[in-house]
Amino acid sequence: MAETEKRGRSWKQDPEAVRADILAAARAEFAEHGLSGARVDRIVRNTATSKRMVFYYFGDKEGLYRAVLEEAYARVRAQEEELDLEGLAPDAALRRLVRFTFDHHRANPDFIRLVAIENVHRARHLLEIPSLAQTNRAVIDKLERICAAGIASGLFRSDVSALRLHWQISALCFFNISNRATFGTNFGNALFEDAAQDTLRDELAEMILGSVRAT
Amino acid sequence: MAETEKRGRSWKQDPEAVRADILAAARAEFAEHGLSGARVDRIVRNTATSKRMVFYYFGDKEGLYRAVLEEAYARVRAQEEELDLEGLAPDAALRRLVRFTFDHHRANPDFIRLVAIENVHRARHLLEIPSLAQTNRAVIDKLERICAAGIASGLFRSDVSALRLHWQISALCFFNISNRATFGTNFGNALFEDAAQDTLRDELAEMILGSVRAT
DNA sequence: CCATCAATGGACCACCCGGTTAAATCTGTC
DNA sequence: GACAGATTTAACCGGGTGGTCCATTGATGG
Repeated sequence: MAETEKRGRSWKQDPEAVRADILAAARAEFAEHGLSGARVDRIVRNTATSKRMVFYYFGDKEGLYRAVLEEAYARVRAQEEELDLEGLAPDAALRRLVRFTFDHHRANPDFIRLVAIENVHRARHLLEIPSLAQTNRAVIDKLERICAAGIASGLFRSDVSALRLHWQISALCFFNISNRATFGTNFGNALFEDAAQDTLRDELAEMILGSVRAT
Repeated sequence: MAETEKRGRSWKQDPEAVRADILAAARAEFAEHGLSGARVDRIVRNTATSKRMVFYYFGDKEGLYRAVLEEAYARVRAQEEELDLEGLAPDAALRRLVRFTFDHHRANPDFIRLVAIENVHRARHLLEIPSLAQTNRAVIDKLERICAAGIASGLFRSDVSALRLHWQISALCFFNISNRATFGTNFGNALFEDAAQDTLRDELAEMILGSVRAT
């Protein structure tokens, strides 16, 4: 939605563009300020449309927030789909998955912030969003295939768990973004320099690899 | 501050108790709803005092929030001081530290929530709190001593880093609480049952141990 | 026992903010 | 080309919220 002359009494109808315009501005606002900190007026100001439209298309502030959350998860799913692990050895596949997750989260801090914010709300709104089971299943499936192959080849311990593995990968990659501010303030920003992040990423991958490898 | 008959026209002066009363209610409110989601009126309602007192003692809402944050960190420091690692072998000390951190965060979800909230605010308010450098130094010092001893004894790799180790421990233990809601919603709550948490804790400790041990 | 100041309560206020109203303009269709 | 429904605008509103005023009561000390 560009600056398509919304001013004046004359305008063109374009529901899809207006919806997308609002959604984009809302994503930025909610990621920056949280649900209660976000201001509808501020969202509208970053839009080529009017306040009325927000409520016309999304019902209320919380509906808009839910839409933002849903779209954010959908985006992530789309990006994850592009990751191809077929044909890789189990350890190589796992390594690539960890690195991908690390880089992905680093490249999408707004998504991390939205999830952190939603956790403050005890995932109350996430619960009301269907279409997520599917998304989530995909990640676990990927890991389960890796685990099965790893165990079968004797490369991995026989008690590795896809769910726990996902938990570990998420924890490390998520924290790296979500807690950067307080960690940096408390302990300095050395670990967040570009070079240090690359090293960190590889170390984390090896740490996780080490925890699944058969002894 | 108990229900000391604040009603009526007669009352006793007790600044310390009033301050503490407000602070406790504020901690709960901020941890639950965040800075912008918190309501001063709601804080006061959970108090034996009046709204006027909040502003009398803390200036404004943000001042109160800062006080809560500062006190929360001070509490944590106090608890960490009780952890005694002297006399333990480096690996045993590290294992105890990891388990302690895991249990501690689990037992203090409000602190985790406050830190997560402060991260959403990009640690803006944390910056204005002195008295933190000291707190933080203590944790790193503990780890540095463990690392030095571990390297000296040949038990640890020679390139282990206290800061990075702290990062890893924090990431795993913090995520366990901070993201419980969304992780549970997305992937089920199996990992958060008491028994599973105990297993998880020990596995994390071993994972970290594994990552520092000399090959 | 009086003066002074700190501490306190309760009513009050101005503004911010999510949400609404009413009317105008667009667009597809017969 | 006129009708109907969808889309959009600008002005508006009422309650919630952070913050304040003023008067009153406790403590302190000379």
